[in-house]
Amino acid sequence: MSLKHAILTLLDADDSSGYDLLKRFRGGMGFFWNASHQQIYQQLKTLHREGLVDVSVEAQDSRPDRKVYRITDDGRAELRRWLAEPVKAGKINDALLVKIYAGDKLPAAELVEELARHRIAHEERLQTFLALEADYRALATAERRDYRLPYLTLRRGILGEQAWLAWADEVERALAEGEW
Amino acid sequence: MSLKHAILTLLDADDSSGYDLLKRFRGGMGFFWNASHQQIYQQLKTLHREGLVDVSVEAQDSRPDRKVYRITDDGRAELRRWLAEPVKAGKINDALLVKIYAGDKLPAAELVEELARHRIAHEERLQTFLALEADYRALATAERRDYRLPYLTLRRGILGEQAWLAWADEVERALAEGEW
DNA sequence: AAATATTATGCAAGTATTTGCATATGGTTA
DNA sequence: TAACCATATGCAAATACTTGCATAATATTT
Repeated sequence: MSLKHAILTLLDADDSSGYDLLKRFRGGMGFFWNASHQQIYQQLKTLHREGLVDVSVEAQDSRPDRKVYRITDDGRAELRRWLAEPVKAGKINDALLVKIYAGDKLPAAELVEELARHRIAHEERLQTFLALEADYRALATAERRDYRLPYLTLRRGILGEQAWLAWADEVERALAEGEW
Repeated sequence: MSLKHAILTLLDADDSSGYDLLKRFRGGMGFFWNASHQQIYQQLKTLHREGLVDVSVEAQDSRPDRKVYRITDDGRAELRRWLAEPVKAGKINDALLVKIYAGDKLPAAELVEELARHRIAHEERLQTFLALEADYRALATAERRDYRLPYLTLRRGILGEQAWLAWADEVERALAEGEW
């Protein structure tokens, strides 16, 4: 399980509240790690119990208090331990493909619609990623170096979305030509 | 959750034991849905309790008995209901990318090794998929039609793996050039 | 002859994730 | 002015998934 390590990675860069983490996941890490707010809050509680993070409450008037988490030395040690260990290949479970596989039980038009819905989401994601890439390219050389590795993960997002869209083109063509 | 529907899809095509399903998942569905044997057996038990599948025991001498599952009318109805409903976008959780994101805490050589390990797995998968594609293309036109939709899911696997490998090339080049 | 792989199924316990609910304030939109 | 969105956190219950163990026979490899 690596939600734990994804959180430790983010906390190692900056102290954050659960809500901050939620936003950071949606932003720069959202294209390769996703977690709901419930998951994040639960995980933070566990990390605190294990002594991998410290917490301090920041009172705010006119807003609920924030609980700001900071990685501990034990947390940093755990992160390094995990980083040194081989990552096992993530398994793919893609419900859309199950649907297409079984799609002969469905009117072709419905498959086309479903695909179109997903296409919109993927196109939006790609645009977001390309905008992030443009931001990166606009950085000065020295600053770019700091984001070299995150940028490589962004490239995965970009190439992945482009491949998805190329595939969707193929599928649309096949469904259009085909009375089956 | 769609392990349920992946299983119903496979059973709708052919009656199977849990072990058969395991093999079928590893084969033609393995590039988009994965499940362990424990998961499959547990799910079959649940599906049976819900009346979506029937079961009959086939005695075999010199081998353990097989429990062969068959989809029921209720099971087919549930499958159709699920197919008609929009699929929500699958979320991506890629631990390798977490590692690369945090990779500045690690010697570059270790990242390169990790990537090389994953590359081998992805190359093998691509070869498997290309072999399946060759099989498909060798079919007569009439037969090909039966596998049109599964073939489209195979294309997703192929384009996905090719994109992964293209990305890995980029990463290797970046890590090689870069003292960071 | 021994070790390993394949066929075939399952339980039990632990961990992870989802779903639904709950609370409270302030700002924006209709 | 009502509805909704953003901020901010959380519990409880249900579902899903992983890990470790267990059994038992045959076939293949070393």
